[in-house]
Amino acid sequence: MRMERTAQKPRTQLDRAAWVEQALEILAQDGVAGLRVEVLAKKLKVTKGSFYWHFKDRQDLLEGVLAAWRDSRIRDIAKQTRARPGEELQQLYHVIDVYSASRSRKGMLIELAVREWAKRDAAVSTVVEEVDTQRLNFARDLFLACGVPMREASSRCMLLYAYVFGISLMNCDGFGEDIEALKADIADLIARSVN
Amino acid sequence: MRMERTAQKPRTQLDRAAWVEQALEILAQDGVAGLRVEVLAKKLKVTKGSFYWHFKDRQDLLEGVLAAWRDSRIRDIAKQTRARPGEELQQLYHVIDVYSASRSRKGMLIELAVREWAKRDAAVSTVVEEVDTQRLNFARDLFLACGVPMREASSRCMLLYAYVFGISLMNCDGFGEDIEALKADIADLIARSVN
DNA sequence: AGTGCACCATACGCTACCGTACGCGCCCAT
DNA sequence: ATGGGCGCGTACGGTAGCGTATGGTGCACT
Repeated sequence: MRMERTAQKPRTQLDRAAWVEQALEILAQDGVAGLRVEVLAKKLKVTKGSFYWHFKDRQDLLEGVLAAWRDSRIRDIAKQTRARPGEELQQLYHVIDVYSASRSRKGMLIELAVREWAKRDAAVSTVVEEVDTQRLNFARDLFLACGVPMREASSRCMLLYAYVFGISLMNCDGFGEDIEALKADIADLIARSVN
Repeated sequence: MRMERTAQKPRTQLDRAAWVEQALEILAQDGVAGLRVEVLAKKLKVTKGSFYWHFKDRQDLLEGVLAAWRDSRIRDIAKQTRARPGEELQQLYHVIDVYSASRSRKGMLIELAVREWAKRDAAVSTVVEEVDTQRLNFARDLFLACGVPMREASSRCMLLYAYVFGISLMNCDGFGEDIEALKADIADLIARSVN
């Protein structure tokens, strides 16, 4: 009988997931352009003969990477934006903090790499839009729970995500003395309702 | 005597500037990774034999492209953020509008490509930081002229630029019904003082 | 023990691209 | 008119990477 790869089977050899995992590492470092079959194989200490057993071609890998990213993001969104009643505002601050570039540096590098990738691949763009819509909807719900009216909640959550992505590709060092304090102020500008 | 290339000389043949100009086009389309010598030469309808006359190697081209981008940006910043007294707030809205992705699409694509490039090249990162500092300083002056106190002016101008860059790599379509209206609201959130 | 399959190595052809060597025409000054 | 340099074309060697073909090895199952 054919043994399906499941979680309970301890993998002694490489499977598709292991390849994708390492591929995400490379994606963070060098972007899609740096995601080469032979380079990836070398990182896993095997040859590309192995790669072409698990994947039809490079495109197959890219699709796997994209799908893995989407799934992990959607899982993460639900986790990050679920708040106990009454703690929604605090949760908004938490979201801003989580995406702060200094913290989960690798995650943000992947995020940027995928978005750059999306600029030149319509299929990727579709997935990014899907993820963005999810994120925006959840964040908007948090604003709504804080008593912010619908339209303002929409614009504020767009501002929130645009800010966290945008700030991560700026070099603000050399501007103010205390960037962290400025970022805290910005979080207030985004999250705090002003009525 | 050696004839220097100046503006008044109509260039019948290609010079360094023409190569850099076309290189920026490719940079917008395909990023740094897509900026290949032979591809660039083909776009200019010559062979790479010509390229290696004007440039030492590919790195030389990249440095030229980066320098050209920096110069054009710094020139542009001064133009975009100079306001007649009393019209500073209006000028802030104008800056947000100018960087709106739909308008100068090519300029934003270059902007993003350079920033992605900077993630993997320290020299590029330095130049980006230089440009960012310039932009932030000019924008902060506009806020200060509007009567916003120093610290808030700093955080607001950081928010402004992080937003315009961030929004340009999101896919917001499929979120709200009227994205443009939301963007207008966001511009208010960023620019309008709330005292 | 032996068979079959999952997994991987090796070897090959092909293309794209980099950089160099060198040749050739055209324009300018003498 | 003519030599020389500028601007470009042509040809070459070299490397990196993609995809294929095919051979080898260990493990499961009988």
